[in-house]
Amino acid sequence: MIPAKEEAYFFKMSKYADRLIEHINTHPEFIQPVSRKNEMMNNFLLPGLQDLCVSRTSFKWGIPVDFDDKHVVYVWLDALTNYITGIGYDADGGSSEQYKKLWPADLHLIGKDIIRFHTIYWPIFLMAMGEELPKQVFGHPWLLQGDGKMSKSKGNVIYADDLVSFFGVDAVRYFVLHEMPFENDGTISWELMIERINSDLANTLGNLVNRTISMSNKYFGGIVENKGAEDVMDADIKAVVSEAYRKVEEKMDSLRVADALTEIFAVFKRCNKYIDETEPWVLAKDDSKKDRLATVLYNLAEGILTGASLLEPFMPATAKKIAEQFNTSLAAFDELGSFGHYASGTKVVEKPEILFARLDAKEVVEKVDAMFAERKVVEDAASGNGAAGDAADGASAGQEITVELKDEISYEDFDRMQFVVGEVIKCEEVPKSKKLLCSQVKVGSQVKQIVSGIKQYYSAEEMVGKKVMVLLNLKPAKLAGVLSEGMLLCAEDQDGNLALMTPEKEMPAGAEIC
RNA sequence: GGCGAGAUAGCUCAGUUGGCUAGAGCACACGGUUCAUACCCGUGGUGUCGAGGGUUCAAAUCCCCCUCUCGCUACCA
Repeated sequence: MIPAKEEAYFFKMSKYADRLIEHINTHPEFIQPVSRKNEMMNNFLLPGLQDLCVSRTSFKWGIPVDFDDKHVVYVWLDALTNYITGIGYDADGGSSEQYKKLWPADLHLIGKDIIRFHTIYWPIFLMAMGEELPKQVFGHPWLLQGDGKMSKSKGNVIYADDLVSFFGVDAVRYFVLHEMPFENDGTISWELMIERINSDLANTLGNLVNRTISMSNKYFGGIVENKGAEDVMDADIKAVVSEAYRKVEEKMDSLRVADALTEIFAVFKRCNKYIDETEPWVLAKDDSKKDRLATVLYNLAEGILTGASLLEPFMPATAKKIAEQFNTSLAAFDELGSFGHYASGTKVVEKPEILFARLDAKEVVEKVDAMFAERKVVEDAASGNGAAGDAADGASAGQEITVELKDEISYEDFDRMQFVVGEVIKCEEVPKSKKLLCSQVKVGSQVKQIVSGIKQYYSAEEMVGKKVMVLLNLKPAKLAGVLSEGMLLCAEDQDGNLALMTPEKEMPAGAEIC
């Protein structure tokens, strides 16, 4: 990281800060969840909003600034406006009908890491243009790996593609939506995934569909007919089924996606219980109860199809498969408030299809481990000395970093910087700092004190004895109150992982790097 | 360093403004059942509600302090 000076245009955020604070205060639903709102208020708005740098001169591939051709617009100003230009916004008053219809958006659904840009900068851009603000911005939490951190070097990163190839896309959708809490980060692991699939998808839902289709075939040759032989015990399941859509709607309106799914599965659970209450296999033994048996199976089919229709936005493929097994189509959401949509007399498929097979946790985990082990071999081969080349299609080798070229410098510019090999002879954590380590670095006959933000990647103990690359003649500065007389050089990848630069062969402390 | 959130059953988490023997799902155990994917239905807790103090008739809930986790932010030459 070399300090650079560059001319830039700034957007005068401060001019609109008071209006935004007012808007947030009068619209408590604007930023969700509330904890995010507090962060924005306490960290940015209330202490005094900084103006935002919106242009650059050091590269050309941005959007040209029309009144100053040295500059291009860079990042948030150009990116966020896509929300409205994409649907036909025209700054000169010729906005499309589509824009007038669709804007303001009901909701921006975004990851919590970009909440600041969507709840501060974007609303202020809109205010400056005189356009309406989106009605709500929800910064959703993340799914994190429970045991330890995900890291590429450990080879334990859970990729969506892997999950899909193991479990199928709908199971992954289910897990992600079900396990994602509203406010805090959720947990993901292979074991949790398998647990959810087995208990909810295979047992509760899959088995329910399977047993219902089986009974319809066994008792009525597949014909599901409502004979109207009702019983008082039917009232409850009918109420649960026809109330579900309203509950789901309510949960979704408040962005409680996981709770909405739970409501849908409450329908399936109620259906399973209904089978237990009515005991179809007992009814089947008594010819006089044939109509009752038919009605029970009809009620079940109706309940399942209502649940499946509600499930469609969450698990479209599964919902469709269920409808196909009942030889019908899914109902639209606003049709689901009443009971009895399934056409009486429909013939279901003869052989029920297993929707989700039960999984053996041990087997799956073994396969996963094997996959990771194999992948690591490929990666090691790709990154190992001299072994690169043909293994380039390994998992991580495909991740190209886009290098942003800085302005050309002369040899004289380069020569002004003095790089040397330094040896860390002592290192300790900087008190009251989360990221800083303070190293005493031997450079030839003298010792320099250098502070670096690498505590997350290196412990003070392991630093001692390392030979490192030092920028020696950098102007000393105070970091967290501690004097730093130079800089340790590191490589940094896109994920922010750091690696210290060390000489490839043994070199004495003080050796010049040129 | 600043601001904030959290610590509740083996696991993932609910617990409104303090008030009934502290809950759910999963897992586990037992019982029932057999249409079904060893499934479904029912029953079951010995939880020091992170530690310690305090307020109160009553605290998981309020106050103080401590420990630990996490988020945002600053710092990261």
